[in-house]
Amino acid sequence: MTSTPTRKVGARDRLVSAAERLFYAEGIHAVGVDRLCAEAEVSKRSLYQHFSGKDAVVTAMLRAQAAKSVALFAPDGASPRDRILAVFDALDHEADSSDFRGCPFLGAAIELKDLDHPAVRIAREQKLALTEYFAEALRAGGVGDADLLALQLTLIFDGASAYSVVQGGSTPATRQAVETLLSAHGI
Amino acid sequence: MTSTPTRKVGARDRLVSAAERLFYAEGIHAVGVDRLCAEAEVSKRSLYQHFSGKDAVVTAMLRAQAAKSVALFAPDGASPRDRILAVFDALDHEADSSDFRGCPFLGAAIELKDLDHPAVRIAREQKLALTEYFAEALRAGGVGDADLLALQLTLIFDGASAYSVVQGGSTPATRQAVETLLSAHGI
DNA sequence: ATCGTTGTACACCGATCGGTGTACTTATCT
DNA sequence: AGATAAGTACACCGATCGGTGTACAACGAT
Repeated sequence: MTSTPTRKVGARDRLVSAAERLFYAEGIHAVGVDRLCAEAEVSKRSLYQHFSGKDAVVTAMLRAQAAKSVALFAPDGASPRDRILAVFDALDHEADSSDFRGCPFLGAAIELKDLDHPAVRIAREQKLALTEYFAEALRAGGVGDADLLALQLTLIFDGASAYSVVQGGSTPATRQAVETLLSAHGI
Repeated sequence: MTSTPTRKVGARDRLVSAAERLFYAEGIHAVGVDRLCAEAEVSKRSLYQHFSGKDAVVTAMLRAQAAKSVALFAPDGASPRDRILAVFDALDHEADSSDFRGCPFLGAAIELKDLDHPAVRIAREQKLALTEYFAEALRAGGVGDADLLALQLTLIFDGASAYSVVQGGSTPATRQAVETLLSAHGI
């Protein structure tokens, strides 16, 4: 058996989980494969049987984060306006937790510094997905130029994430900015 | 002589310059002290005579960047509104250059992940300085709640910086968001 | 001319980096 | 029971990590 619907937690999954924790908390370059394997309770040899190298682990880890994040977006019942604000409320809440280190996709992209790196590609797609989530809600709310406003909201999202990394915690300015932008477009 | 007004470019300055280039382009953890010294054309021994360690070089490098950046803000003659927009125009212009890797202060803060690191402290002060620059212009423009709006502009600034790192290049959404926010506050 | 500063060259340190080779144990499926 | 896949233990590789010790050359100021 190579892969069944209900999968046992194997070495691969434990590696990805450990990678999510460690790379996010301490940085990709700051965590070596030995540390990673030890924390995942996986032999070093197993890592290289599942992945072609550290980069592949990084990519898999970001992919796993992306899969979880898209699910997080949508509290589907609410109004378009609330569906948008919910994202920022969630971000503010996370930003006030002590172990928040900013958006993991943005963090990885900044640390890797290579637009062509597969992990950065995932980060890019993830940001586009967030923008599309905003755009969809805006269209449902009857906003013209939904794409442009959605991009502006993404800017604020990443700005708020950056704020929490540099200053620590969240700021009411985030929600204020979002509400001003939404009001200005009649929603 | 330890320090005179007109200073010769010594080992220290060359190290800081090289650090600005390398750490920004490739990341702090990705550049070792050997590489740094080689690029600065400075012996490794000299580095440790001027700095207590790599961390101190990182801090000095961010401090140097900060000193240059504050000067960049102010095109003093213009109107409050234009003084604000000038910052975002400059950012957009930089973001379209191929070697732009985002705001160096944000980058360092994300990579170091420690609010107490001296370099991150500098980053924090730098962001506060930018916010204060915005606030001053807004006050001159007669805006109430200048501090809060200034913070919102800083969010957009960092969001736009993040955008360029993940997507490459700039986006018109930045300027649109700024203008919407300014208009909403009557400026 | 001499003296302290500033810098260089270079060998060296233990630790860690990403990655591999080999041999062994443990499961799972039939 | 036997075969096959999945995983472990551990030693090892060259390279690089941040940092140090020592000895020697170039310098500017008096």
